Amino acid sequence: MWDSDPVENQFITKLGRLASLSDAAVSALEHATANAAAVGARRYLIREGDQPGPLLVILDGWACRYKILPNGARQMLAFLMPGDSCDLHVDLLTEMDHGIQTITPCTVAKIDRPTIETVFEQHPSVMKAMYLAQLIDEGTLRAWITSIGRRSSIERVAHLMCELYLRARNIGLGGDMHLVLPLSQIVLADALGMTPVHINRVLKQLRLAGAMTIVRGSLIIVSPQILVQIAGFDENYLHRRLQNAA
Amino acid sequence: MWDSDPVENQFITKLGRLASLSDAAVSALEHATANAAAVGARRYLIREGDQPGPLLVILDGWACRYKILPNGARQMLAFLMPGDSCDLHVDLLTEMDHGIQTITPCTVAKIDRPTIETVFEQHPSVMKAMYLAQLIDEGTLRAWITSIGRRSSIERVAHLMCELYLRARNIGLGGDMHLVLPLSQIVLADALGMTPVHINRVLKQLRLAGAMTIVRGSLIIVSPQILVQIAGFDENYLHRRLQNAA
DNA sequence: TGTCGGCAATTACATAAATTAACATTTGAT
DNA sequence: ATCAAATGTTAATTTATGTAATTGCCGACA
Repeated sequence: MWDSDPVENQFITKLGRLASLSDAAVSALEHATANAAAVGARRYLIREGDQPGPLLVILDGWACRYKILPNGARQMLAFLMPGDSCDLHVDLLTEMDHGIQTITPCTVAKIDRPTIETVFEQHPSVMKAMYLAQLIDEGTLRAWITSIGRRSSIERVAHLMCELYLRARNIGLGGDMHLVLPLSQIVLADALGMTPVHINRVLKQLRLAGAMTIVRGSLIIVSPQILVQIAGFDENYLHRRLQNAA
Repeated sequence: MWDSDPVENQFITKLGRLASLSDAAVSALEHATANAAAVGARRYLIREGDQPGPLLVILDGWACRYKILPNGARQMLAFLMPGDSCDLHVDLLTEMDHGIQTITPCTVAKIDRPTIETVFEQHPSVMKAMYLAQLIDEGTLRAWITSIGRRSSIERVAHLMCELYLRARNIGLGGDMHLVLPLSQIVLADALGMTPVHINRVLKQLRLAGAMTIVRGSLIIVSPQILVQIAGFDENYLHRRLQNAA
């Protein structure tokens, strides 16, 4: 009703948390992302066959990175939230049908290669921050492998919710034990390697267990203790995360 | 019986394929990896709690990166072959119990941070090659997520075998449709998110299908066509890989 | 040379999850 | 405000995979 502030650039905020940025670096980043455009929901940002050129920066909204298999099945590879960036790497030996799509309406900036590289050269702190961000993303990939490979379905769902809640909280999204979660059960299923029907059953279990519930697109954590315990979320890990967030 | 050549440095060979290295860069890398040590099978190279310091380079043998869950389950996160390197990144928000262990006896070099960074500064081509290697690894992580999340168990096993065969072939390991594969069924199970019993069933299926067989620690691809077809290995992807290998 | 331990192989049985199908609810377009 | 399409919910059934237990093999080693 009342947030007339100039919209915060979550990308710069995020990089600023990873490395200290000079004013010059900040304005270079502002300049590079100045061409941000509004994109509707369910739009392709990058599709198979696109040249691995520009860096995409999500300034607002949710997007996802996914892969489609020959049989038509889809596997989510990452959820992108405000501040996150991604590109279609060289992918020498990776997947073939692999793209990025918005989930909600988004604000997206595209930075072309030469611009990025210029910024990197002139502001090594930016490169360092991007490198750290990359390492963090890689850690998230490993966490997903672990979840899908070795956690039960209820643990998996609970664990993803913990992850998303912490990430959202980190960037100032959502509130206390509450988060707008624009992910349909179909999308969750494709992220966790399950069927939508089974996701539905598991969500019911989590509701009945008094851990969490999803109401009209919002995740409500009823009991963090119960949720964390079901997820097998490591206490230390959690503490570390919450400290970082603070 | 007869390979008395000085042992090839697979790390340098690999980087050389990713970026062209000057003689000076090569000798800097040779110097940095000169302290390589022999390590027995099943030894921990990095364990939880270790400082994220040096870069580990596998010059010979197989190793793996894995995570142990609170309930004791293990998930493999990567297989490391000669030429591969890895470090325990900052892992701001990743896993807690996460380590690296040899599978076979290995030759391993440790390069400490300052040395790496010096080499990077003096030879940007090395940094570029390492960056590309990192992107490739990330692609492999995504491929694993896809496999575990959305492929059937037989597809998953077949796909991993294709991946390992191509990687081995790329570095001159193994021969034509044949590869020494020092992975027990237990290890395979932990890589693919299955049980050893089920791996055994699937290997039998693959044998009966005339696709491949594992005999005394060696993978024998009986019919590449059948194996690739079961794996749902993309033809184009395969061609690209084989071109790169050549 | 014997025996011990790890691994592969196989079976019977238990269980989690997929599949299918029906129906309810929400959302979005007109 | 109405309708169509997408999404969520539930139950019945089938299938895939895990669990547990057993056997035999081979290699390390005393």
